[in-house]
Amino acid sequence: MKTFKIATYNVNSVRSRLHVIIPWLNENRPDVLCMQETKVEDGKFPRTEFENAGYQVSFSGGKKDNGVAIASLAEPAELTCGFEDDPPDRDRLIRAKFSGITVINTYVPQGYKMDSPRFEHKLKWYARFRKYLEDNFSPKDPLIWCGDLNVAPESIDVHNPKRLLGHVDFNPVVWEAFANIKEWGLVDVFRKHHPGEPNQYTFFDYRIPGTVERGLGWRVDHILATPGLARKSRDCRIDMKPRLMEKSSDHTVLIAEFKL
DNA sequence: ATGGTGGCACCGCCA
Repeated sequence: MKTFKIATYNVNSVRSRLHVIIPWLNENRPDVLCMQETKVEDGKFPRTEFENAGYQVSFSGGKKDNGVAIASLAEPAELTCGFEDDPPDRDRLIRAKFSGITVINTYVPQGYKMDSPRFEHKLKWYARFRKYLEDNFSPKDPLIWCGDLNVAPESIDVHNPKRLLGHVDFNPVVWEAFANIKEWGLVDVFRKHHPGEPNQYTFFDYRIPGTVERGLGWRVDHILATPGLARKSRDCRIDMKPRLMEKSSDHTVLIAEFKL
């Protein structure tokens, strides 16, 4: 019996977060670490720092915004970037296969405001992702979708549902778009292990003073798995340590373990 | 309480 440990972390610039990421990898040794908002073009990605820690790293990013990467102990198979390996989506989706498990790491468009074209683009992105799953995979395949998905799916996933209702990450329209993807055949692995548990957040806005102490969080980072694989999950938890170490990073690390 | 700050690149935008 083999274990598979996977984590996801919105790093808000991989280069300025290396002093958090590399020690975290050395302490936790996940098989796979998915990163979002690397904010670096491929030619300048700090590959050597990962390799010195014993990790291979695959990345797809542009100059300034977005950017995704996967660090892994093993060699990635079937590596692709973007929906069709074409720009301009390359900096939000990266996919690879490890131990027979397809891992899709995404940074979903945030959407700015509900009445903006960027929110329309966000909705189209979710619809395109659903079609991407349909076209390329079966819910019977062992598959993980993880990353900063920019959606808090339920009231317990935000600290103040009344006030935050209508935010681009917390409204009926985005819930519907997200539910439509889950309906294809994905299980929220964190919720499986923490059903109905409130105050479990992966994001705390660093612009708000005392945001962690005051519990002003959101659960917008996720690890989802196809049902067969989800049955093999043994744990899924939020690691606050990287968030507490860092003033200028909002996100925690979400980590899941599977017994294959 | 409808703000705040930090990252990257550019002369502001994004979160």
